[in-house]
Amino acid sequence: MASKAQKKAAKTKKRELILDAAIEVLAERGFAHTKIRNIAEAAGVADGTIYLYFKNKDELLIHLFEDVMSRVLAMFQEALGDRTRADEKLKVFLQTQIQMIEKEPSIAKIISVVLRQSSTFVQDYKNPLFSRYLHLIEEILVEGIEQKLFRSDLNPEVLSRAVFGAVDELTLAWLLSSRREDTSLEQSVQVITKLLLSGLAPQAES
Amino acid sequence: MASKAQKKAAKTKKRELILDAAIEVLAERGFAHTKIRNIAEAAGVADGTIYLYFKNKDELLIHLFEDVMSRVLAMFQEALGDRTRADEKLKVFLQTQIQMIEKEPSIAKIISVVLRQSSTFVQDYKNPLFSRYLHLIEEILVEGIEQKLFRSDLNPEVLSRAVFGAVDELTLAWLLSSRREDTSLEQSVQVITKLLLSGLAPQAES
DNA sequence: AAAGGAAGTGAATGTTGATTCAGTTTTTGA
DNA sequence: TCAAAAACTGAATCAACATTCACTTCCTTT
Repeated sequence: MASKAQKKAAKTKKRELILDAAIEVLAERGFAHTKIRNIAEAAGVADGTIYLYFKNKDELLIHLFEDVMSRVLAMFQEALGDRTRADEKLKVFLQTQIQMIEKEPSIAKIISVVLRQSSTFVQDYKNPLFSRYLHLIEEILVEGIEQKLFRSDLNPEVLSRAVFGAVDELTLAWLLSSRREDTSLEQSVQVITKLLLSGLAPQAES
Repeated sequence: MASKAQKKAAKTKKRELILDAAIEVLAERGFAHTKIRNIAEAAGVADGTIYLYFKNKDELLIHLFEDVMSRVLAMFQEALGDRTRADEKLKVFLQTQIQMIEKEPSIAKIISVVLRQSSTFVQDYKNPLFSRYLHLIEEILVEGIEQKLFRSDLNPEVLSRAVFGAVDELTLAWLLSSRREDTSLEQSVQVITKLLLSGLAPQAES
């Protein structure tokens, strides 16, 4: 006899099975070309089954985005965990970005290629976890200023956007390239790390 | 009697009328929600008329992207025109970005929100003018290195991506915000300019 | 001012794909 | 072991658009 907890677990399992399949399909085919049919096939279920777990396609996508973002957030939060120096944190953040891309390219692709369009597609939806991700960067910057490691004349909110944009664009370029040279990914992070660390360093003049 | 040239001009005119309408509609409603019907309405023509000027929706969009990019390219090239110092050029480039957003918000929106998705939507299409835009940034960086104004240990190709990403993300954030404070746009450019100029400055050590 | 052609129209057509639901299979609990 | 409930299935339905085309209007030329 299965307990209620086990039933729940089984149900959750299939739900996750569908979500995982959806992530792969979405990363593979892109937003516009992902049909419910494709997701069902990838998950090994019938089209109708999807509707037992999600009200409709939009709902599925919203859950998917939140799932993806929470995984990524967890990854970064864990990586940053015990560090205290903001410049260390910034480096770790950038390194973690590489690891994420390598370990979970589908997720990286969804964030860089698909997520930013979610508001355009799934009307009136703003991913709250995405804001937290952005905030993670901002916090590092604020800490750096408090620790006198970063210059204080650059608004951290604006800056965090810029950092995110730069990293995201490099990620995107790499994901859309043929992905041959593992080098370039490493190199990209090198470049942006150097740029940021010297750009953020407290200024002698001004 | 209208000359051939005039007929041609009239025809070109309507074509542009449709493209202009499409730009507005696209910026307004986003990619997924833009129907041929909407574009036709905005242009004040019948649905069928669109097909007298464009083979299909994809073709229309491709022409639209190229149109948009060439306008933007021209704007930047003109603005940069006579400058020679790379640091000057970088500043002008960033300033021009503001002007572009203010003068042509629809175009800015299309580049930031829509264009990056074009490869996902319009299968197998890579906007060649977009590469040129990216190249514009890269050239400034290369010149800066040659002029010993920028440090030489950062790969310009990678760097140009990062710069584009940062600027684009700030643009996007501003466009999607309620757009109240004209301040923040100015401020964003301030921040990124400072960051880049000190981040790119030749390093004493290393 | 009238014929012939060019341009434009928008209702009708066809396609694609999300969603539903009547029927089938599996699981549960006694 | 069996009946009721839950989960699943996939063909049928339905809606949303892109695209077409028979017909109308406008323009050009003589």
